[in-house]
Amino acid sequence: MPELPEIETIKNGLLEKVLGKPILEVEVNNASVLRGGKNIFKKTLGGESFTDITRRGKMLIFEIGENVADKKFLLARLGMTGRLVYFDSDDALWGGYSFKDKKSFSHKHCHVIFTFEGGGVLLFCDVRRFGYMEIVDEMGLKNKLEEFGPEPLSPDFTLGIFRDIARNKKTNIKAFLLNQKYIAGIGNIYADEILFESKIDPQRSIDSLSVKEIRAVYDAIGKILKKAVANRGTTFSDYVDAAGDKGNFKKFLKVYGRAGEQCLRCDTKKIRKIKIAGRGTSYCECCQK
DNA sequence: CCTTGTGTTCTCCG
DNA sequence: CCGGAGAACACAAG
Repeated sequence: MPELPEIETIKNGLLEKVLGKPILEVEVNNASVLRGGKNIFKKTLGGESFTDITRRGKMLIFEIGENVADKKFLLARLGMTGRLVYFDSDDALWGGYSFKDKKSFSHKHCHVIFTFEGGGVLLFCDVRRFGYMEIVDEMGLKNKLEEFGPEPLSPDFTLGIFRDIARNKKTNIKAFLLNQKYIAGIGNIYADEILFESKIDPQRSIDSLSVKEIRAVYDAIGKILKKAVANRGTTFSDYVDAAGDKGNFKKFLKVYGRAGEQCLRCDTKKIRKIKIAGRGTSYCECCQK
């Protein structure tokens, strides 16, 4: 499940690999992962290069070309199982590349292939096809960006801002953390880890949280996400970075995926798993109140 | 049946 | 009856 730390890691990897490289060809094997037509997609990208790559929440933004007057952007969302992997040679496409996770790398799930000058290829693969790519103009990008709450690792994301966002919310803290319009980039893994770190029961409603508890959640958001970025994200099942490598944060997970196991903090209760907002939620009844 | 990110639709409430 | 918030559902396939 690529969340903020995973998308950030992919973005950094792609910046090193594809920035400024002319795109020779775009092959679309499955147009259902494109929003908008395949022809517009190929026409917009052909002969251009990515002049910048940024991230907003779980969305990747590729700036296309040097034309300042009429900028276009490629937006990529990976959904649950989407991957963006770069290979220095297109041998990868024909089985000649020693991919580190061969089992889950299947040509049949490669929906878009970008070929760069010099022979590098960038693959957009997605088994479940929840992910998609889309070309937008400046206005379209602006509209998309407005759907997101603040970036939790930005200096603009202050305790005061967090309190303002949380004010008057009736929903539970877990659903709140997952909602991209409140804070951008948190998904199911980090929501559970943040609530474990801050010792808050995921079922608690926002308006029941004390000033101190709000601050604990705020602090945990920064702490967990920073550490996850530093460790190149979490690989639970599908996630790999732009080079095909797994993330290293899994070993630091304290609740996610530990249902039925002894709590690592209080060592008195087993981690319980319930469903909140339709999502599996792991927490310790003993230490999260 | 389970898994989750996101886009849509439904329902509730003032 | 309108708007907004929040909840519920739909989707995909291993």
